[in-house]
Amino acid sequence: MEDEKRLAASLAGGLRAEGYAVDVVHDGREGLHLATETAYDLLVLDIMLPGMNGYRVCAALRAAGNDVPILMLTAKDGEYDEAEGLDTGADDYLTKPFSYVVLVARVRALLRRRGRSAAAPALSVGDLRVDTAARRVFLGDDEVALTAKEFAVLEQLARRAGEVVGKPEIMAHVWDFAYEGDPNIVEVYVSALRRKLGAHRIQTARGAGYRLVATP
Amino acid sequence: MEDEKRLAASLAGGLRAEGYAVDVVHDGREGLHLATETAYDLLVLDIMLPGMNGYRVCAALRAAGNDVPILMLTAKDGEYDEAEGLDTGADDYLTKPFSYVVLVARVRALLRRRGRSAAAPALSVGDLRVDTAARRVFLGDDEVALTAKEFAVLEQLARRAGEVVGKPEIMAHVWDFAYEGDPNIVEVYVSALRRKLGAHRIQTARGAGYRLVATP
DNA sequence: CCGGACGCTGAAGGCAGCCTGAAGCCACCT
DNA sequence: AGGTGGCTTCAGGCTGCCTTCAGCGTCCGG
Repeated sequence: MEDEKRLAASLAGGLRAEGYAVDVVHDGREGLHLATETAYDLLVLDIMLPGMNGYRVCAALRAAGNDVPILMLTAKDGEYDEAEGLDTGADDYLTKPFSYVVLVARVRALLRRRGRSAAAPALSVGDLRVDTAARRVFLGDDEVALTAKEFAVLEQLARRAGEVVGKPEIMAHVWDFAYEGDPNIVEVYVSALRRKLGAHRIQTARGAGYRLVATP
Repeated sequence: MEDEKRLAASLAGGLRAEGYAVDVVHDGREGLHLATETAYDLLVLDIMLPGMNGYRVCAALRAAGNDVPILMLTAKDGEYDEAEGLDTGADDYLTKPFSYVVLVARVRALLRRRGRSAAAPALSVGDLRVDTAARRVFLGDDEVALTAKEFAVLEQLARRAGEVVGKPEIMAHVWDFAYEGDPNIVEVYVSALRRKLGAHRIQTARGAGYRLVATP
């Protein structure tokens, strides 16, 4: 149990370093909840879970019509069969023990697969184009080089172009829903984005948040 | 009992820090009252309540056709069952003890779910348009720049266009339920709004409140 | 016609919220 | 080891919003 918590923390840390935003829960029922309420890009699901085991979480999600990609983690020593995982609707499985790089590779593969099948719609706001699948940003025909966090912040703004997105909301998505740090970090990244993209594209709504606009 | 008051105060403080406006009451009957009189975006309802327990409050609201999202807090140690909470019409439940971040995540999820299903209807009153998602206000085709408080006051008036909205009501929504300040503050903001939008749009109902109208 | 309550609005101080440059830290690469 | 680049924190400075206050106008009851 404590082993698994450490494993989860380590994976989460690694995936975050890779530029993904990660939420972690240690209870099947709670995970199911979060997964139904939130539009995740991918779930990594351990079979052995308190509250509700991985199979049932997976089955419940599929039964509810949720087609989020699911990567299942199974223990090597029988009792549960790998195939069973796939039967319940998982997209891929991984047998413990596994190496970190293998996991990241599978995650990336699943995201890519999904990205293509769902035809990742590049977000466009005026002459700004944000290609979420390729993690690239274009201003007209010129590519703009962004860091992982810069990209993540911009992506959030672009997904809701024209709307005001609150600072806490940006923090929750880009960092972590449990992140406790100076909200100033958002300002820092907005500042960086304005420098790279042009100041007029991101408007400040004082006391409310930021807004990505097409025309100055 | 005192424990719960402290818990409530702490949650309220946290949610406020998150940018939400929060009202707190410690009595079921009183809560039901407030909930029927006020258009809340969300209720967090403890099961154990003096006056009237959470189930009954929830059931009463649903019976009255009120479909405000309800997040129910249940004690872990049986007697009451989680499922029962959902049966009475709650949208989600949370078992004590729970972490603060989990609560905020659920609150956010419920608000988002509601927000999407109901879309974001831009409020229109004559040639005045209040876009709550984008936090922008238009007079015909021209945008009017409003401050955070000005916008909040206008939003309250626009949500109940044509009706008289009392000064205490505006204060409770825009500021805080427990705000103790000069009610003159509302007059100040109404004055500012009239200057920016045209004096005829906001009528004064002496001794009662203000009314946002379409035609002079 | 008068008095009081209520409402309106301009002025001003204080400060919250935001911006940005700089520096420390860490991970990774050479 | 040294260098590089990204992430985060910190502090200084500034804008302009929020709130209070006071003086004046307006409405209504007596």
